[in-house]
Amino acid sequence: MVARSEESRQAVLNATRELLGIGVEASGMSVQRLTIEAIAKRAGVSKATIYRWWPSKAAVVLDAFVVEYLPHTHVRTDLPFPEALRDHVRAVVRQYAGRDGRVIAQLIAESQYDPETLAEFHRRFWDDRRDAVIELMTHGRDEGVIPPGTDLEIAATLVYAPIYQRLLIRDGELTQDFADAIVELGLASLSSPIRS
Amino acid sequence: MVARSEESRQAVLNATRELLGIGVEASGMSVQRLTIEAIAKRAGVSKATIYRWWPSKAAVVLDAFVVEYLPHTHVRTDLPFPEALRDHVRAVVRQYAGRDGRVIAQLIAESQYDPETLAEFHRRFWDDRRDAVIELMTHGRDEGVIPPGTDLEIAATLVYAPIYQRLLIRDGELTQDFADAIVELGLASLSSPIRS
Amino acid sequence: MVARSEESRQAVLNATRELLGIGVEASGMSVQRLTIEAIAKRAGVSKATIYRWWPSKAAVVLDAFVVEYLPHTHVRTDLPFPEALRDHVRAVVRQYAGRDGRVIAQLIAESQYDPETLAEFHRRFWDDRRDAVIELMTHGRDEGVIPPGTDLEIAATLVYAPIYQRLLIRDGELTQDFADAIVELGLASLSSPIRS
Amino acid sequence: MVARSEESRQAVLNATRELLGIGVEASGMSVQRLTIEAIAKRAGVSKATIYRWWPSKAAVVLDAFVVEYLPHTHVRTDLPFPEALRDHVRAVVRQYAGRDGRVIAQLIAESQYDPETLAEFHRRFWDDRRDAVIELMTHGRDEGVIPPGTDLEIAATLVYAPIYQRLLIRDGELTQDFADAIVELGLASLSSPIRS
DNA sequence: CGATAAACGAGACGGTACGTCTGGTCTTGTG
DNA sequence: CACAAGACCAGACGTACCGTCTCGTTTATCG
Repeated sequence: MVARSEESRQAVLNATRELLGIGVEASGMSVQRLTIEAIAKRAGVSKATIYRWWPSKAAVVLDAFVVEYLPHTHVRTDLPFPEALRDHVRAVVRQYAGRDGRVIAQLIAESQYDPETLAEFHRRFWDDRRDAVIELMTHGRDEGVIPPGTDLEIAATLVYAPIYQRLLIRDGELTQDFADAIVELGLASLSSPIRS
Repeated sequence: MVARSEESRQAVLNATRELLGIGVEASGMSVQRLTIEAIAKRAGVSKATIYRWWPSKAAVVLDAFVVEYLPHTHVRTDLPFPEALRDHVRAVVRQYAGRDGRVIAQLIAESQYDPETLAEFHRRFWDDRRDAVIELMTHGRDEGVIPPGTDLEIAATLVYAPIYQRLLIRDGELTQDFADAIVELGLASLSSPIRS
Repeated sequence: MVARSEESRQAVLNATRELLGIGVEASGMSVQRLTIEAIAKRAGVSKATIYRWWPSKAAVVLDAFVVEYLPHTHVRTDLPFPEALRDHVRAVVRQYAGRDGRVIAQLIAESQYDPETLAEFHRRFWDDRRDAVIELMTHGRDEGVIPPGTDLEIAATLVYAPIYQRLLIRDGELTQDFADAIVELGLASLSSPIRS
Repeated sequence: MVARSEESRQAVLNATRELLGIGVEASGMSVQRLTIEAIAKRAGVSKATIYRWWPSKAAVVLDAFVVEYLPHTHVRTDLPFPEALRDHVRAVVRQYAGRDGRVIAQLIAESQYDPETLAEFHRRFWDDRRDAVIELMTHGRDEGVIPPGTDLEIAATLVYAPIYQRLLIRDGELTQDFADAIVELGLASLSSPIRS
């Protein structure tokens, strides 16, 4: 019983990040073009080692990118709700506008083809971030900006969905103006009296 | 000098639809697993013929699925705006909930990897549908439900983005209740006084 | 009803010679790599036209190279037999040592795969040349150098076979020294008394 | 680190021999029509495995046919030179008259197009056989049939070249009578006094 | 002298094989 | 006994030519 080699694990994750061009200005390749063989070669690791510890290419990328690299766009609690929301959405939009956004989009793309990847994506990426926004929304409710009784999950969707639409469908730029427009619209909507 | 064979074209598109399981109850395969070779074989057509007329697998699928099959979820003009909107959103959600939705999701996935596919997706799928919703919103403004001065493109996003989020991220079912919730929220938001 | 276009015929043969690099210092391509499509394109002629008039690629090359280009290594009748033979063999060896020899070798190669090509090769290349040598041998017999009763066909083989061995098996250079060695050996053999 | 699979190697060579119809009465296909794909399919082996270990189709055929099948037409040392030569030439002519001869001719044909194939052909087929004949000639010289000072390589050519001419140019049958005629002529030539 | 039939260029078409690439599994020997 | 190294089967990739087959468009006799 020889324990899993942490060295190998890191080599694989580093190689993956390097090939994807994460964290550097260089462009890197897409998740689709990234191959297990290329990762193994660059990591100086056997393909079998990768297959032993990760179920799919997407799982490696999730580990390398989301778990061990992607910064959380944290939610500030020291600001009033509207400002905190604006701050958060701006940060998310800024993050998604660059290389990181492309990789996230590609992970969502991979999720269309593999339920396991989708589940991992939810577990490792989505749930955390959704919870953070819902928590933020809770502050809004506590501050009285959002009426009590509002479904906070739908409220979160209201803010997030347009970002993901632009990220995936690319029918517009992910600019700071766009972030502000979303927030303004969302606040208007949420503070309006009619509610399901 | 020799005209393109319409027969071959149809054979390719039919084979593609059959392999994807479009329009039948059978499950079919994903766009990713679909291969040009399989299409060629089933269509009784040479691979070269497919490569001659379509630049990529995604282009074939777009032709076979979006252009020559996918029903437009038309917009009714005989109803008052709120009812027309509800009718439309329900229809879209119903369409996306089934096999058709999966294929659309997969086309968006393919678009993450190829700019040409993205452009074609916009041209053949997205622009039409966005325009239809914007037109619908125009009716809403004409009827006074939506305040003048509202950016109708953002208004359309408000309604559509949550649908695409559920389609792609699958963080919830595409049910009729969901459709209704979107519409209610959207109407509330749009009729609220604060506007960008 | 419409006569064959001599213009097209010449265009095909010219294109073939050009592609093979015949008659120029440039290297050109092998008969194997030469394609009907390339000939058609360069000749500005339809593929069908080539297929209409020639049964195979080898037939085109035979026409272009052997019939309409390759100089006959003529036999001199004004010299005594031994000198005429030496002169002839030297000329043949010189011819075969260059690009022309390679094409002949390739035509013989093609003949291994197609009986029709072999037959055409015999008809358009081999028989003539063999007859010329036999005629030369006849002079030798008339001059008394070769004993009467000698099988002149075998006598011709004796001289020619080593040349073709070097041409095809390339187990030695086709030099003038080699030509002289063949002739000397041949004369010795032919003038020896024992004969079948 | 993983050794080459001898099983796969044999499967490839067997499949090649079977497809060429070597060692059976069935006709088989020519080297030209033989494809790597067909070999792979029949051998139950991946195409990549073949490309990994052999540089070309001709190399596979050389291994399958020449190295691992073709019987050497051995040279008898228990007979006087003239009888040994006759015995050998008869055996070679008999071998070349059948299917084996066709494959040899096709390998020589392939050698016209690829220097590597030519080199392999020399290394795996030609050199051995030429050496055997030269050795035979050495016996002839030792026995006093061939005058000392004779160039034995040219002497070997004298005997072999007509065989290859008939094999490749097919200007006559490879019969036992032909074998005898060559030997008779060769002996006469070699025992004659004039020598280069 | 005008019709008509062949020859022609262009190139689409169904095929087939190419040589490469990647996926995912399995084997061998090393540390 | 986990690992690197890498061989292996499987099969899709996109390309190149094959030889056949329409298409119109010349073009050169013949009725």
